[in-house]
Amino acid sequence: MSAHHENDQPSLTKNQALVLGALTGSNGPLTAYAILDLLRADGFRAPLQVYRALDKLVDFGMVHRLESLNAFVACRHPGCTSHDSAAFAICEQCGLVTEFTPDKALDMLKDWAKGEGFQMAKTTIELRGLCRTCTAH
Amino acid sequence: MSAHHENDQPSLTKNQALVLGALTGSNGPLTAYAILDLLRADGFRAPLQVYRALDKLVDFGMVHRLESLNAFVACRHPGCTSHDSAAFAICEQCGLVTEFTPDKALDMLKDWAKGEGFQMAKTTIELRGLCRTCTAH
DNA sequence: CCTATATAGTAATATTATAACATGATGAGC
DNA sequence: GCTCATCATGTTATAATATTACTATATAGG
Repeated sequence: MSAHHENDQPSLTKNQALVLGALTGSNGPLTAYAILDLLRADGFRAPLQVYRALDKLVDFGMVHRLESLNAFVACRHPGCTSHDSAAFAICEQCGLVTEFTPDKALDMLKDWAKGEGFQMAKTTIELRGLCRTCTAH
Repeated sequence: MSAHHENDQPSLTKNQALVLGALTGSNGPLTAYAILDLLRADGFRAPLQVYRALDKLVDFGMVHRLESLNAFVACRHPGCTSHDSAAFAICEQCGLVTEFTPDKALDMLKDWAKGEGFQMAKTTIELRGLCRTCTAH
């Protein structure tokens, strides 16, 4: 297996590719156990197979964990380089998840961190509410 | 039991007061099961007693849930009126949790939401990294 | 008193995540 | 090609977090 370097597309193992495929094929976030069920036909038997692949995919920046849902989404952020600072808007009605990069908000948070002497490694930003469509209805 | 109105200090039930006491007496976040263990001496027997009290306390804005820790903290934010938009910096070394109100960052997120037609009900903002003390060491 | 609502107790179970240990594949250096 | 270190995998069991379902009790308002 070739090593992963920053800015490379890491080559994925079979399990990692299967898990990523499940996520990219889904139109929304999936829990680890939902992924497990999707991949039983491919030979998956145990949660750890999913969790281990997810750990790597998150490391690679190809998948994000949604903390407030205990679920995972493939990164839809084209050309995104700062995978540790994506933000998500989650519709509580229809489940739609929209990824975006809140650069300005991140700058404000960095300012706070600087003033506080806090060395920021990762941010979790998740908005809950109603998407445009569900608001209209 | 008197009703809770916005801007009131709601009167708490016995269980709610016990759970809040456990959290204010702690110098950091507690999980629901940690709270349960602390309150066994007071007669708590089951997780649901804790979860039900936590639900109410979070409703009241007196307790926050830290999504990335599956844990809870008493609100330390004096005079805070926007309990749905607190932010937290979590030190991954020592566990210190610092609550703050990221007004500017929230404005940026509100701008994004407005442009997107997303009706924001609640935000989760959690920073992970190293606190000042741990950075120094 | 009657009833609607909120709170509470308890047992069982569902959901999410990890520990522990054995096995197999791969690549670097010799 | 062999050896070793490393990483990925498979499997079982278990831990940690959260909810469902059902019952009972209290209380405020009519």
